[in-house]
Amino acid sequence: MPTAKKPRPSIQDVARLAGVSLGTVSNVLNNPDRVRAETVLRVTKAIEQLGFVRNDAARQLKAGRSKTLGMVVLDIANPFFSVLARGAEDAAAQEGYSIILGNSSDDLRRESRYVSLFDEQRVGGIIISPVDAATETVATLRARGTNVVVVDRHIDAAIGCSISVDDFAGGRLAAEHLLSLGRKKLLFVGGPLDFQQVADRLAGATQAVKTFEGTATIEHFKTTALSVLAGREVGDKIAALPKSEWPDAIFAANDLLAVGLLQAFMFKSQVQVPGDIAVIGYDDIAFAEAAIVPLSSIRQPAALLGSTAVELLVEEIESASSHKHRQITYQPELVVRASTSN
Amino acid sequence: MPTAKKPRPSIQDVARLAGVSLGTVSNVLNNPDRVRAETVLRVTKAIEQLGFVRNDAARQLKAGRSKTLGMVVLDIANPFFSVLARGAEDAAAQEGYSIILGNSSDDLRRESRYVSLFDEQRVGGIIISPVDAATETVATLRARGTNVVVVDRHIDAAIGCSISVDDFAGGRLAAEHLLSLGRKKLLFVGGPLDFQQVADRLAGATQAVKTFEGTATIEHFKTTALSVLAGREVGDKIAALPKSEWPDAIFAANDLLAVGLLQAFMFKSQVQVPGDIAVIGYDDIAFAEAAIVPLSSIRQPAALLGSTAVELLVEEIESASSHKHRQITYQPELVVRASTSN
DNA sequence: TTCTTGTATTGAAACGCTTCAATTTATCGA
DNA sequence: TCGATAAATTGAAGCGTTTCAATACAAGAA
Repeated sequence: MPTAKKPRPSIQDVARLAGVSLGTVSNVLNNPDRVRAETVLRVTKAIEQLGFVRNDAARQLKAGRSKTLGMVVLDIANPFFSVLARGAEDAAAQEGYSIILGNSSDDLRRESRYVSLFDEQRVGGIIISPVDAATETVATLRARGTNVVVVDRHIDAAIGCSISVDDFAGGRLAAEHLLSLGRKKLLFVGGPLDFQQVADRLAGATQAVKTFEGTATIEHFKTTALSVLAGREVGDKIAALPKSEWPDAIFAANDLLAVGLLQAFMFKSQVQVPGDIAVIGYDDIAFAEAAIVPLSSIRQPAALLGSTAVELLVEEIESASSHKHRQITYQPELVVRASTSN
Repeated sequence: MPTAKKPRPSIQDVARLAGVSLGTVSNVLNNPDRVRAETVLRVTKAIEQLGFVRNDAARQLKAGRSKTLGMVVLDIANPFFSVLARGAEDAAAQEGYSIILGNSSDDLRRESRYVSLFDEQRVGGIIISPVDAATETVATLRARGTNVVVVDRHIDAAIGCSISVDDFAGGRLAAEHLLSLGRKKLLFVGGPLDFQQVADRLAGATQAVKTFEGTATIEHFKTTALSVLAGREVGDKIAALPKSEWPDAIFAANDLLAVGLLQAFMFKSQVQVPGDIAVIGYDDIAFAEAAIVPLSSIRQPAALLGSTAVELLVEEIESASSHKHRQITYQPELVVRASTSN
């Protein structure tokens, strides 16, 4: 159990030292224009002398509002999400808000925990990059009066705001690009399919293959994670197959998987990329370009996703009566590099 | 200005609906063993029915403690820090705490802002990966009664706890490795030197060169940031020099710089790595191995830094009277890959 | 039935701050 | 100097919850 600490100076201590009322100290903190300069000085000196830091719990309890936004991301170690968080934070600072981050690590329990923590803290609003379908979470939060925006996943605009990228189009783009190289035997690497993003990317790629005027196939190699390690494992398995069974192109559900595949192929086996197998990832994280084989990728505008989420959330907070929920979808972009060149 | 929202149900509403006192609802939330099962059920139903979420500001104001820890990192988009944050978070969860993250983006003002925000929120404690010398910040926080641990930088144990890696040793290791390859014309790329980590890495490398039994030199190319972009810019400048002026080895202050250098050399010029110039980075981020030339690096145990910081902080919080400040320093490790092979 | 003891519940007080109507002070014009 | 007005300050009330001493209730023993 935490041991007792000496009590911190309160606004009352400041008032006493400065010889003014509680209300005047509060005015110095919140409405200094209403206070004579001489009084401001006196109070400010008392604050410094005492090392007073106001208690936000008390402020918030009385004032009933917060300039802090909570954000829950799936995996802070994935550059896609850290760039997204950076974008959000810069936009929040512009609007006079601060973002505090929680990391769910793809774990529904942790996500739930952060969502509850932020709700108890009565943050101004919550931005969620959800582990799974967020419909129920969002509906519950909104019913409770909590502002919420979903990012990197679309939900019905009747329920709440969301910002995402058209992953179906992204998957199609990736597959079309591979087909345009003359590749016929495509493999999609990614999972779990509970992740709507993954399912959409696969669906888009599958459609491209189906509508391709020529013969081509696409298989699916499921993974339990979207990590470098998972990619490496898949790469090892593929490399261990007879060459005649290799795919001639791999569409990885994200860049981390693709990087892992590259590692397995280039370091531990004789698979040539793109000679034997072309590889394309998804996200276009900062390190895709500097990969051992510069990685082609489908670019998602991560920073823009983050900043747009903040803009929508702030609008919802500050203009609740006129705010209309929106589902914003950005288009992904093909970025071609060595891993899929001919 | 935020518009008024319908008031959220309070503990009083729950009490009224369940036909019990405020104190009983509080007991159901906090000490359910003190309440008859039948009463617990009644109250729990009322809570669900009303969608009650207690107000943490009120709880904290009265109870005076928090199970939340604040953490301020330098750059969430740098995998070193995101792995460090992940390590911290896992350790915190083990101890029954939650970590909320703030990102200073190498900006003193932002750091200060998050520190103040967390202090106002009366978090249990603050972990800081500081922008610059944290001595004053830590002393101020501790004088105010705020628990604090510094990570990735050492401060005097008389002031507070810190966890870091011996960057001087790391710098020496890197330079010794380069010298052992027969490289004679070393270049250190990194800055600003306000960053003690950078200064220590340079100092260690400089010492290795000085004590080398043979002729070798080390120059310093200052950068204003530790980013891929900054590394690219330096790489371009070096590549534009006459070949006779190229260094034969580069020690980059971190892996992001090294990745940028690799990009400039391999994509845009004729510099061969390691043939013309060997390149070693620092941090051993997850992508170092998958870089276009697998990058040698000095490994810092990022996750361990994070988890140790939490352990020290929790100890300081929960055992304040017996807690002794410590300065824990981990030893870095050389990881050799293709970028410095012979 | 009464008394004792253990269990369950109650409700007043207070955490630290903001807010705003009431009061005080200062300034200006007649 | 007096009256009116504007500026500055005051201080009571209350935000939502926890805490714990007081009270009520239940069960068992004499």
